[in-house]
Amino acid sequence: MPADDETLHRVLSDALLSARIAPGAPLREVALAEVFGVSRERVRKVLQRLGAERLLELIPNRGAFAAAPTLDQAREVYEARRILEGGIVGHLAQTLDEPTARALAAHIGAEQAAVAAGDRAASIRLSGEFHLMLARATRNALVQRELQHLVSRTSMLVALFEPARSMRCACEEHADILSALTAGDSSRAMKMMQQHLALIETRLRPTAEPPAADAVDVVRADWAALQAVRRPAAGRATRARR
Amino acid sequence: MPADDETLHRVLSDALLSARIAPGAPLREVALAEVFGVSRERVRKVLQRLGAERLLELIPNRGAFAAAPTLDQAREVYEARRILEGGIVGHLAQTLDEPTARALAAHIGAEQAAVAAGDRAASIRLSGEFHLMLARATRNALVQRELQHLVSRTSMLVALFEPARSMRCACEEHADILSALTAGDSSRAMKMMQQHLALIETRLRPTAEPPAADAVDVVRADWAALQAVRRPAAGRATRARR
DNA sequence: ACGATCAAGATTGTGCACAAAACATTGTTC
DNA sequence: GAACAATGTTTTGTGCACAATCTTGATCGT
Repeated sequence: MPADDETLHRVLSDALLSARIAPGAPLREVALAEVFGVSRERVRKVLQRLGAERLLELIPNRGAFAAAPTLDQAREVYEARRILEGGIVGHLAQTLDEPTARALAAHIGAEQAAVAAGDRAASIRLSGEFHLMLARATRNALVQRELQHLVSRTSMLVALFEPARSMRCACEEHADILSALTAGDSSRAMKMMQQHLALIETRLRPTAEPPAADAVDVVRADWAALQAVRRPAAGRATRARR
Repeated sequence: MPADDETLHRVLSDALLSARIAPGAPLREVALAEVFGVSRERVRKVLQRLGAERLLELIPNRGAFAAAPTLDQAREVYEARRILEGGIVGHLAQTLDEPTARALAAHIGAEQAAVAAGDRAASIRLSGEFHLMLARATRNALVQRELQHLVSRTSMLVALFEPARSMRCACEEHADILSALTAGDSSRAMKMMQQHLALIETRLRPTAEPPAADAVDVVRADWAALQAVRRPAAGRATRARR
């Protein structure tokens, strides 16, 4: 029934990234501690970590609050991605090998299939993974970690600032980028990547956030659900998600 | 006489970055705590932070050890810089404005002056700052922070893997990069930056680290010196550095 | 009625003591 | 003499209690 640090971090991280915890909502230490059935110091450590990842804003003597990025900060994240991913494709245009190119092509195929099947959730997930695959193709752990970080924040921004269900990345653009890479045309690859990300950025809209449920309640529900699926043998476990 | 978190972090960070603490040397919590005259929890928190910055390796139930990067890991840092800084100059070639270009030109002038005057220390410092200035020119806080981080690690690697006093960045190369930027030639700017960083990387050599003094002793000396200059009024303060 | 002041409650920050783990040393056995 | 087990020591990890700080609401004065 207790939870280790890693689980705790994942639960909170998920809730923040999907914006189910409203921006600016406070995350009280004692409340979270008793929800997870752990000591306060445990949650404290995790909160610090989430603060370092910029998912929370930590104010001394005030506490931890769900990050409330402004539209300008959102644009800054997208700009950072343009810069970093521009560098990535510029690098890959010179170093991409055959098997990796095949893997990327296969991934784009999967994206197209998902779109054709009308599976929106899969489409969005695969689109995000394409960018991470490019980072992985550099075989550079530092670059991978940094882009992973930026993509995480992007997904939070999408949840906050994209009005309704928006389209996934247009996978034709992914295909164009890959073709520039295999052609070794670094200049064109960079340009396409920048246009691609710029297009995604245009989907951001200022939105008045409506619901604002209590952060602790959200986390309690998530944690209960996760426990239910982890040991479904225990009698009448509340099966909150299917 | 006590020290706040920030000071503590800077002292340790400096000692690590200049490699005056030998790679692999353990940093004991209690020893550091009594050196700085603070509680163990305080140093503990700082140690965690330094671990997140990859300046220390934290092993559970074993403790904190000065990072001992391999040559391969060093090359990975340089590669990450090639990728990120490639993206930066690719971006700047399209967005650089007149006053910033002037500032960069002035900085290169200062570099040349330092070289002409034979001031090696200033030359090295200015060379590093040029790269940070480019990051700052993007006006993107995320990019700035990340490059700052990579440059820090680079300076540690230089201390570890550059056999003797190596040359600074050739400032003609900086000038070439700037000229490509002002010309708006992003492709050439990227290529020059990558060559520039690749050249620096070639200076890395495997070295057998010789001295290996105790980490705590080093930090104690640094801390004493810093205290001496901070309040030189207090009687016969040991003036360890001038 | 408005503002300042102060007190009470709530929340985060920190030192301390103990628990757990790893390491070193010594003693024992084959 | 070497491998191994046991024990004592050192070092890190964590829960708890108290201190410091902030928020809130009420009270008093003008």
